[in-house]
Amino acid sequence: MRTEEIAAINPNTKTAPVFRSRADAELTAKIYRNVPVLIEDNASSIGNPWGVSFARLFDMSNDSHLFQTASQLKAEGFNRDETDWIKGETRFAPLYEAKMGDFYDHRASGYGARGDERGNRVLPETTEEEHLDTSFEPEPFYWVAQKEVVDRLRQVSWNRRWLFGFKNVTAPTNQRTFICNIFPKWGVGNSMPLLLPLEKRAEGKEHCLIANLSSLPFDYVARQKAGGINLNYFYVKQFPAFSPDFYTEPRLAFITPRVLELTYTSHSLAPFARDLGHDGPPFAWDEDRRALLRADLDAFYARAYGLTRDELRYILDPADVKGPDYPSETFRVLKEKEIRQHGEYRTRRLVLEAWDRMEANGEFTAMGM
DNA sequence: TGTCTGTGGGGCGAAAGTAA
DNA sequence: TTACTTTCGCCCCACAGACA
Repeated sequence: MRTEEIAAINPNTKTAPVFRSRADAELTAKIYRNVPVLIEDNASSIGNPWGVSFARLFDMSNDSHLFQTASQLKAEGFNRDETDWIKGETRFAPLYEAKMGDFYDHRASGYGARGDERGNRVLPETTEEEHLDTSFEPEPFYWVAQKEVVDRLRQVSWNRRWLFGFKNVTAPTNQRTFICNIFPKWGVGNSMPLLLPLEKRAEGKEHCLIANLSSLPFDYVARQKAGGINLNYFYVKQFPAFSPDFYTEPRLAFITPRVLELTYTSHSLAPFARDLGHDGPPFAWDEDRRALLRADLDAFYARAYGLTRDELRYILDPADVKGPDYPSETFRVLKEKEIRQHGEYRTRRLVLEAWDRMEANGEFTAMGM
């Protein structure tokens, strides 16, 4: 790999990722020829067009004295008020944890079925019936004073009524590597750092950055580069992300309704929906439809990153292009899980179908892609 | 100059769930 | 019953700035 290619892939650290294969190295270099990194240090404001700032809102160890469990709050005379606990003027908000969310779903799992048992690691998943209930919210294990949440968010200059963060603990061999989601303005632990786009000129386009970071081609690059199990800031800064200028009117018209429908599935995210200009009720949870909407966005970003159809096929499954013995693997765990669940690698079929549809009906062309 | 505090990065060990 | 996968909880370390 040439010096300029390494400099484009990791302009801040000037380091080269360890690739599994030549195809991965070449494809990653190609993507970085087309797309800048999220944040280039030492390039003033030009290097950070979204004005992204990171924040660890609450540290699960250092701030643990601020957290209260449901039984502690109850014993202190607090009363439940929907997701919160209140006593007089004092209000405690949920303390969100990384493991409770998934792409476009802040209600993926919770402590509801576990009661007082904190346990750790994998939480019971939210059922389809719960997902269908637009008033259902995931149960946290801890709550934290809302005043503390408000103060800390003010310190990082975030004034929106929703938050966006990503899972800090991950691995290139997991089903997905960079997992992120929008969630209500609650407290959140350090395993889910907040990613805050603060740039005024990018206001109203933040959901596009979120769609970009939630896409499969983005994740392909993330897993080429992430070494350990902690997705530290220096990795995230150097992932390839389109700048706000990329999002023209036709592209916004494609992305906005999809992100809105995928995300706004319960009342707690009404503020996010309002920011996108939607005044209606939450969208009904529909597993099959969600898969289609996400496939559309994955195909959109594959095209945007400048991939050919064969390169997209490679990202979805190297064996499909290079044969079964090729040393690289991309989304093996995802593929195997879907084959167990659906009897087919559904994501691959849906993403390629979306690509072919948009190619044939002129949607790509209409968006200047 | 030394200590304290806060921020940020690295990684070991192991629990819970799932597959074989 | 055993092996494997996924995912933290927890602890360690480096460094910068404030302050005595």
